[in-house]
Formats: sequence, structure tokens, C-alpha cells
Amino acid sequence: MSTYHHGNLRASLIDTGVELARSEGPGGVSLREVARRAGVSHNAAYRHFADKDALLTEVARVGMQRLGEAMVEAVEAARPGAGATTALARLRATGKVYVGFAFAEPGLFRTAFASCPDPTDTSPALTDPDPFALLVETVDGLVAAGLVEEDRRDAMVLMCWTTVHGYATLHLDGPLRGVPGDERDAALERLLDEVEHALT
Amino acid sequence: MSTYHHGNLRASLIDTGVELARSEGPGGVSLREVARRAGVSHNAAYRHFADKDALLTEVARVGMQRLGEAMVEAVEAARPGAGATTALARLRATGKVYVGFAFAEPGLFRTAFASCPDPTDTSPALTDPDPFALLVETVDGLVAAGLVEEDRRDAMVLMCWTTVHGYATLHLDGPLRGVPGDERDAALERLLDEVEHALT
DNA sequence: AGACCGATGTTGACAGTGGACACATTCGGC
DNA sequence: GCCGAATGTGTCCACTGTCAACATCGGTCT
Repeated sequence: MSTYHHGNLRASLIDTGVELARSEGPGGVSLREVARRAGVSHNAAYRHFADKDALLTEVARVGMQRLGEAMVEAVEAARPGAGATTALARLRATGKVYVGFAFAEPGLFRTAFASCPDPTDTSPALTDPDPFALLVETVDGLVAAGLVEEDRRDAMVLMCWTTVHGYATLHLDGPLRGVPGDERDAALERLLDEVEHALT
Repeated sequence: MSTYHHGNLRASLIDTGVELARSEGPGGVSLREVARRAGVSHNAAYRHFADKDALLTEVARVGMQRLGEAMVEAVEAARPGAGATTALARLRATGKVYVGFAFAEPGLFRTAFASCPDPTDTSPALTDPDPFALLVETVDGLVAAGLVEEDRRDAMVLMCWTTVHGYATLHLDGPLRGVPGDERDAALERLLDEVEHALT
């Protein structure tokens, strides 16, 4: 056989890992299954990843990147301009796409945040569209529009993030799981109303 | 040996499961290890729990209960009375003890929310001090004090919950893990300031 | 060209897990 | 005292992560 060497196994393993994370969640990503789907021996992965965690970390990075991509898409789709209403619309769009991604890709979302790399490591190694950076950018838009005082910026960023993230996790794995989709969405609208209320 | 029958193995298994969850997190709770520590065969647990998930669910219930107990303690310690400042102090105390519990008992907190029972099941089977009910109670105190309009009650509840829960999970397992404790605490104070700001 | 070597992939083994089955032991009610 | 039900044991299987030894390929040096 000509394919003793796979070519770019590493990327291939990450890809199938992502697919497994999408369909089964982080717990469903096993080295053996990933290798199996890549059509390769169960131990081949060790030539490219130190251990299972290393693979999961890469899968998580991809998940984080997809989230970032969805966010830029949503922000750009939100009405352009520099006014206050535009800044607010962008914040709202950011929040909605964040939880939208969590519900559309629960397995990937869980994986992205469950095995994200330890930020205290030497190499932070951020993804290109970095969700956190995008959020900061959005809040800075609010500051620029005069809706938020400079010294409240960091607190606002943290508040927006914790709100949508908590909302997503409580509904995804927590006690709010099982709430029907329409109720969920309505609650999100009112929640975002409150967040907007907070920054006035 | 007189102890072929353990006596109350079920409770004993849950207890050791809780200890394992405390020290190792949900992933460290294995049927075999729990049985081993209880001094019993690895299959004995199946007489009391349908599968591993059933045990984990019970452990999660205990975790949820401990969180609830910590919350009542904190609320009662907060200055008594019925005024507006008391209501605010209680809300703040509730939030602080929520994340305080998460950092003091990370394994238990993770377990409590990772494998909490599906609320859509026929038997919700709430814990006695139910954290959610306590939060609702606290927010109702704000309503009674005239700080929050009646029709914003549910949104406020959700906002408070998502905020502290998101804060806890982002710092526990998410990208904010690794933030030093003092920075973390300072950020929480400012975050709670913003939440208070939101409800005026 | 031909030998060589590092990178890559394979096979085999081991310990640990959750789970299913048949079997053993003990307790409570008659 | 006896019998059935509850409870615990032993054995087995499939699966996983990880390690060690071996096989194969591509490129480099002579």
C-alpha cells in the first residue's frame, strides 16, 4: 500500500476529533475512535500528541475558533456605523450568537470550554478570531459611544461574558436544561434587556 | 465475618462518592473506587444504583444541598431586617457564597452541575435547601423592598444566577482559570456592583 | 547508487473502567 | 426451622489510555 504514511495525520486527527466532539461531546472523543475513523492504528496519534489531553486541547482550540468566527460574522451583520444604537446592537448580536453557538454546537461548546488550554502556560496561543478579544472590542465600542465610562469597561466585559456563559451552561448541562427552546429564547431577550439596563 | 451485609451500603456509597468528587472531581468518581473504599465488591453498587450515572446524580444532589446550606447560612448571617439595604446585602451575600462555594469545593461544585438530574423528569426531587429557590427568595426581597419592579423579577433572578454561575465556571474550568485569587475576588466585587447597578 | 537514520505508523501488551451474568450469603416473615 | 427476597461476590466482556518493541518510509550523506 502506498499510504503507510498518512501525509498530514495530525490535522486529520484533529478534524475527526472535532467531528466526534460535535456529535458526542468531550467524553466521546477517544484516542482509539479518532484513530479508527482516521483509518490509522490506535497508537499512531502518539506521534503527534503527547496524550489524550493534548488532542482535546487542540479540538478545544478549533471549537473556540469556530465560536470566534461565528461572532465576527454576527458583529459584521449587525448594523454598521459608530453610533450608540449600533454599539448596543453589536453587543446584543454578540451575546445572542454566543449562546446560539452553544445550542447549535453543544458538544463543541462544551469541549471548547472544558479542555481549553491553561492560560497561565507560557504560550497562551490564542485563536485568530478570539472570542474574548471580540467581546472586549464590542464593549470598547460602547465606551467610544459614550455609553460606558472608561473605568467600568473591565467590569462590563466580565459582566457580559459571565451572563451569556452562565446562561449557556445552565441551559446546556445545568438545572435549566430541559427548558423548551422558545421559553429559553424569550428569557434570553429579557436577560439581554437587563444587561443593557445595567450599562446605562 | 458478620458483615456480609453492609447495613446501609447505599448511603455509604454516596458518602464516599461525595468524598471522591470533592478530591478528584466528577471524573474521579468511579464505581470501582467507590466500592473499594466502601470495602465492598465492585458490583455491589448495582443493587442500589442502576448505573454509574445514577450514583453520580445522587452525589450531585448532595453537592447541590451543601451549596444550598452554605447559602442559607450566608443569608442569615447578612444583616437581618426588611429594608432595602438589607435586601441588597442579602443578594450580595448570596452571590459571594455561591462563587465562594465553587472555589472552596470545586470538585463538588462541578459534579453538582455536571450531573444534576434532568429537571424534565417526572420527579424533580429538589434538595431541601434549594439554591434556586433561595435565590428567588432573595430577589423577592428586593421586590418587597421596592428595588425591583414585579415584572422584572424573573429576569433579575436569571441575571443574578447566570452572572455568578458564569463567573464561577469561567474561573474554574474556563479561560479565566489561572487568574490569581485576589484579582478574582476584586473582579467579583466590581461585577456585583454592576449587578446592583442593573436593578436600580 | 547505496547505506543510513529519523520520522512516522503498527502490533502487542497491560491496567483500569463500566457493565452483564450466574452464584452465594444473609435477613425477615411465616 | 424454612423459604423467598434482598444483598453481596466472582467471573467475564468490551472498551479505553498508555507503554514498549518492531516495521516502513522519505530524505541525506558519501
